[in-house]
Amino acid sequence: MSKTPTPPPALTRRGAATRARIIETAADLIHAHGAERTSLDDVMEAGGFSKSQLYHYFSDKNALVLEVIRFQTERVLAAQDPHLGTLDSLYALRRWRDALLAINAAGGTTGCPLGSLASEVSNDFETARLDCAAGFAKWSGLLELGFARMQARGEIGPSADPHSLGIAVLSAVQGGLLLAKTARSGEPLRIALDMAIAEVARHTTTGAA
Amino acid sequence: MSKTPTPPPALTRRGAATRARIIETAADLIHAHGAERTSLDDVMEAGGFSKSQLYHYFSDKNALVLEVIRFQTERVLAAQDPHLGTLDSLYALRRWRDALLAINAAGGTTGCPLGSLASEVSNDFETARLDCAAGFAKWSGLLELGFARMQARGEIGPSADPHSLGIAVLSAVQGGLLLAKTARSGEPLRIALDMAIAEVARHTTTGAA
DNA sequence: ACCGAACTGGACTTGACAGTCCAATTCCGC
DNA sequence: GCGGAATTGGACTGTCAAGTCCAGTTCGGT
Repeated sequence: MSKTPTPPPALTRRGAATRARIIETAADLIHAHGAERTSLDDVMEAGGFSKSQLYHYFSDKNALVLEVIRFQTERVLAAQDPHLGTLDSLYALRRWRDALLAINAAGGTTGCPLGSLASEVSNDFETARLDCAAGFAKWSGLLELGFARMQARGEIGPSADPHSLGIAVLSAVQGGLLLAKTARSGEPLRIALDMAIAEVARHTTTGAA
Repeated sequence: MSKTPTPPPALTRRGAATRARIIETAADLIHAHGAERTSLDDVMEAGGFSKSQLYHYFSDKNALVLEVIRFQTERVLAAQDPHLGTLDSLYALRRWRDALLAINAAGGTTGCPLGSLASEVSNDFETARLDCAAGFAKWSGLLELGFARMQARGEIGPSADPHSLGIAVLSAVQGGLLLAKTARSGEPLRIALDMAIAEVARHTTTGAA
């Protein structure tokens, strides 16, 4: 579908609530099954909406998928609060690690909601790829901010590149989550996160491991 | 589709060649578009087969997808030869890294053929998940073998765990490839691989970086 | 109280897609 | 050379799925 996603007209409170519920229902199903294997009928049945409601709020299925990407980006980042937003030390980084492992264990190793979507859409759905890339950039940007704070405080040496560290850590997260999803085991994420932390620790001025 | 994949009956040379071509054609399309967005008609048109040929060699689409997973596992590992199979030093690991970056650059950052499939199938297609997990295990097992050789030669210290290092390195690869695919940039893979190498280097007995 | 816009229900259309089936062709073993 | 199994061609069926359309209901502003 090639319609540009129309900015929604002014919604009533009731309309906004319905739209939000559609997005959340779709997000859950798409995370479990993938966008292609989630039909609009599935979303209708799971959330109790009608077809007219779907097409009242979204021009087509792709428009809904784009909203799901934005929603999952916010939800995935929010789930890492307050750890991600206040990252400023190796100690805080370890707290963030522990929180991620707990989230993954509680969620049943079904993979990263944003990462799985990014993998699925990036070769064929350009607007979706850009939105996923923006989501990853936001995520690694928050990590970068934390590493920059650590550098400003002198915990990380001046030669370290907070941008690269942010990308390295996010790579470890995504790879660990993918292997965890495939193996149905928390081990890969734990190992990947420990590598990521060791990478950051390598740049600390005390060389603490 | 719930039919168990029937082991193929004895094939003539011609039949075996056709079957292999179907698998390779399907593998290329599935890598570009994903399994769900690749129809059997797409495979037929791309490879010049008929529907009867597809169903002569494969009980259903899922059986074909399983063969594609096995094919991609072998092809992805073979593409890293000789580097992956002869890994026995930090120097060799760096040669492997360079080869992976070159492969990714040449392939156009379309993601890992095995990783993308693993992400797509792992929540809903159990046999496929197991085959992808086996593929990842084979890959990390080869890395582990290399790290075990390095440990046996004394290049890596006795407290290092080659198994964990194998998983850590593969996590970096998969995460780097996913971010590279999403960003359409080689940077994330390069950064992720350098983190992985630093992680292995951290365990070397000379502490060389 | 009424009107109109927003919201909701659900029947329907069209095309895609996996899979089935009938039949023709090819080729290898005897 | 022939027979039969393997291979190939392609029409067809049934179901799924995105999207359209008509109409009823709700609710807020006037």
